[in-house]
Amino acid sequence: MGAPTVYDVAERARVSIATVSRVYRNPDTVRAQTRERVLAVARELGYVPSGNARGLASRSTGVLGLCFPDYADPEVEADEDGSDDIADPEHMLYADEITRGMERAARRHGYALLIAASLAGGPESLVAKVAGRVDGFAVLARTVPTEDLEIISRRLPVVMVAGPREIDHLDHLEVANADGEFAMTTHLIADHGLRRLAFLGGAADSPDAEARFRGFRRACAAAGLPVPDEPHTRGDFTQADGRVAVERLLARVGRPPQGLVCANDQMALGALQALERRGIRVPEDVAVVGFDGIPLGRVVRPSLTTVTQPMRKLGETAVDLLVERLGEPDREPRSVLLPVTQTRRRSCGCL
Amino acid sequence: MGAPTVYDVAERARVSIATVSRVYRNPDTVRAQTRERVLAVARELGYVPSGNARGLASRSTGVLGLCFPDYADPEVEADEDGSDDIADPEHMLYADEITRGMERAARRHGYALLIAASLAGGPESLVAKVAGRVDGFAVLARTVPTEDLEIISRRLPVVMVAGPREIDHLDHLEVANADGEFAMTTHLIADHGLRRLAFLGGAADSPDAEARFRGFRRACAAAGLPVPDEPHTRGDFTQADGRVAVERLLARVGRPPQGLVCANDQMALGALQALERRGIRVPEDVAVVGFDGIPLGRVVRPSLTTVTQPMRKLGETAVDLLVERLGEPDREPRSVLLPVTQTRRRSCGCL
DNA sequence: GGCGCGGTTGAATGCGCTTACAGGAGGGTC
DNA sequence: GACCCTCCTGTAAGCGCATTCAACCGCGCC
Repeated sequence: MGAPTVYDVAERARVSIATVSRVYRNPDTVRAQTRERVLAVARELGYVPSGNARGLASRSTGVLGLCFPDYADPEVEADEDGSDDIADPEHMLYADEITRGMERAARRHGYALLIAASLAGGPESLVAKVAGRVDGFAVLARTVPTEDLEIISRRLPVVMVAGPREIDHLDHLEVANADGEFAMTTHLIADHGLRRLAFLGGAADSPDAEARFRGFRRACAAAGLPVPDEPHTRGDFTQADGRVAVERLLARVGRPPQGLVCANDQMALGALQALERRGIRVPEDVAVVGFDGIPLGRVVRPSLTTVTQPMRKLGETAVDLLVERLGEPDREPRSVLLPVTQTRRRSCGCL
Repeated sequence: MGAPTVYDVAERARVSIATVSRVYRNPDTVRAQTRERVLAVARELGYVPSGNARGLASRSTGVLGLCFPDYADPEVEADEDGSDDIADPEHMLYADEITRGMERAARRHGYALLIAASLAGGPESLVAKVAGRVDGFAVLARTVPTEDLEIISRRLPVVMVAGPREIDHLDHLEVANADGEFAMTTHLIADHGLRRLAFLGGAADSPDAEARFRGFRRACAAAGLPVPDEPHTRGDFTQADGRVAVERLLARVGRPPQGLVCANDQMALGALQALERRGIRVPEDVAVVGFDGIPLGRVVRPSLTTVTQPMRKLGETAVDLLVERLGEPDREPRSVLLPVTQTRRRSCGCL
């Protein structure tokens, strides 16, 4: 069952293949009558233009790509009520929101979106697969080896999302992690009068988490408080990790801090659970703040004060950058810093 | 800056293009020494095989597609605390979960995923775009005109997800909507002894919502209760709609029903809000149940009893069906019905 | 000394479409 | 009637790769 091609349509409509092509690409350069005839035959034959051939001939695909990390695949159902965890791990949520934003923006610009997570498998398989089929793509931090990116970005627009700027001719996009955490920490210090603060950090190799920690330190320094060299405790961004990290912290220190600044919301939720178990009241005994602005933060009790990061907008902006560059390949590389906003709720004492 | 091609690599490595191609497709048919030389040149030049050319020559793309409806694009940020809505509209969440499931499964099978939402735009633009670039794809119900599908499915594996089986040679996948709602309604009747039930329906053209309503009716009939011809009230799947629909219902009937069966979770959440505002207690005065199993249902108070539908599994199964059919094009069309599970929480009176 | 054989490589063709480029057909203009 | 334009359509040359077929190179073997 070979799919019908331009040749089949052309033959049956008694025109040349060029005309068939024009009917699809530049309909108004074809006489209306001819056009209708061709379209009728196409419908009759079930003709669908081959995207591959089109892309090959026209050197563009109408597809944008997104590579994201191979997040763990825990094979657990999210909704087991027996569990204490009330949401998926952050990175999945994160990738999801970015995907959504990109999909939306791509659609607006007339592009489709090809998504692929890095597979532990082949050497360059992921990038090769994506890079060969798109007009440009976005990579989430730590997804693709820098050297591969280096090579590919020489011939294809690439925007690095939420990662450090390792390659300087790449467009680059991230959120104001440090500034956001600085502002939030300052809020705890200045508005709530807290002085003994602890930071619940993320993975040491996460640029986001480290940037947030820097913001925290800067705020401490600005307020004349002690500036820690390392986060007081760490987790790997999951709720369970947050719980454990806080328990470790409480076990270690005599009395709990007055304020607990968490590198992300998931861990902050875990922190809330751990504190509740110990009978420590939030925000009366200790204020807790997160980072990300996941929807659950609004629903939990106490509701979570957090730095809301525009995840969806991140995806949209990535597409905008790609589209811009496609229109103007020699443009100077741009580096966009998306602002974050504070969402003050109960857990810091604001409500 | 034309991207380097096989020709460039071949020339520089002093081999023919056939050898370059073989290095990538069948590495072991090339002498190790030659292979290394080619790979080195490829790296040096920044060569990335063109997916288009590959696809054209080999008649397969390694990509699967997903078409979903053009859900509203409300341009509202989800996390506005001033709002009462605490989650995105159902269909977005739904499409998201399916995307996730498909992405995961596709990855396991070595495929990338091309996603596209139907755009109000061109006539066949969406399908043409996707269909021309993938080895097979899934469509969510009401996304693509049946006649287009009819045509395309003649030459490309297509699986219809969560929709009615309009085309009988298509693989087909849905969840047990009717059975699930039947069981849940029966739970209210038999286990909680409720007799005056109301159904909060969805859009009249939604196959899912209608199937659920059928399940509801069947349960009523089986229990000897009055069987309504139409849902007692309707909404369009959003939380706000659920609120409004319930308010309308309450305004119309003298006393509230004992049990309110909602066509989806979002509307059930809206119902909870409407009831709370009227001072009607859940589950003491009226039991409320939803359908879908969204994460929020666990967190709201009272927690929401619901029929949990395996959304992610839906996506995974769609991929499985596609892969199966790709391996065996002439296989009989399959129709898979995914089971749902009951999640009993507080809102029906179980906790 | 010819023969067959596995292991490698090259030449050539085609995948289905886009896109200059060229050409024919009408319809004005002077 | 020659000339020029505008419309429309056909011709032909690729786009970058996979793949078939044939060729070549030792080898061991009869």
